[in-house]
Amino acid sequence: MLDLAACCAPIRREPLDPADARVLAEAFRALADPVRLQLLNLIATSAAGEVCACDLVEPVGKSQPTVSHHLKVLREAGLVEADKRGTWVWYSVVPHRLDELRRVLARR
Amino acid sequence: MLDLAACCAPIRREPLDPADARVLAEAFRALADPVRLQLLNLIATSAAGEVCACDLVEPVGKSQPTVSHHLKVLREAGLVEADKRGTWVWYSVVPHRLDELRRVLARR
DNA sequence: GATCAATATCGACGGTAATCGATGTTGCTC
DNA sequence: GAGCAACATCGATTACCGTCGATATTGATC
Repeated sequence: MLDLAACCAPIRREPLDPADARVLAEAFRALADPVRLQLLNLIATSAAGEVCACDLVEPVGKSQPTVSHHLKVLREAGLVEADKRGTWVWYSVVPHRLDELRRVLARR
Repeated sequence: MLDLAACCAPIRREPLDPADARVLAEAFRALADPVRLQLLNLIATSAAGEVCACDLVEPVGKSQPTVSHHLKVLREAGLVEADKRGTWVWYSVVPHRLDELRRVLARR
């Protein structure tokens, strides 16, 4: 799992070495797809704070394997968490991960 | 040029329609490459607030065409501006573009 | 334990992006 | 205007990514 807290000061404030640039790019790459942004949005704006994966396929208009793939990318980027309860998997956002990305973009 | 201000409320706060998701994803895609993050960092942290393109090739360790390509991507994403002065081109960041991306990631 | 439903994984295909050498373009200088 | 330097574009190559059908896995139910 990529660790942003241990990595990157705001890029408008301090020098960024190549290794940290790779970690950061990997994090932003998770946000660089419209389907993943929609999934993240659906999960983040849900009233319960979590959404069953079964309710994420139809809204984004992609196949079940494709949605599963994108959820995996979001998971590996640390942006969402999966909680398996019986047959269903419930997804929720990891707020501090998005906060860390905000921090990296802060003004100098 | 993609327009974030006219597009996207914070994705943790309001629903995100597919068209806006595409615009947003395009913006984040510009940040999803280590070379571009390094270039953005070099420009943003420069004392003068702008950097000659000629001083951006060596630090990132890529060929001149590759650097030129990445600068174009950053330009088309609205994250940097280019100012041609004689033989040289000076690059500076567009602060409000990065601020808009921060806003999109804000908490609900 | 056989069946069914929800997810994940696999394999393959098509598109896109990163990279670089070669070449084009622009502007300076003598 | 010839030569040179900075930068952009082109063409080709390679690698990666999104997508989906098919299949495997897991867990619930009867």
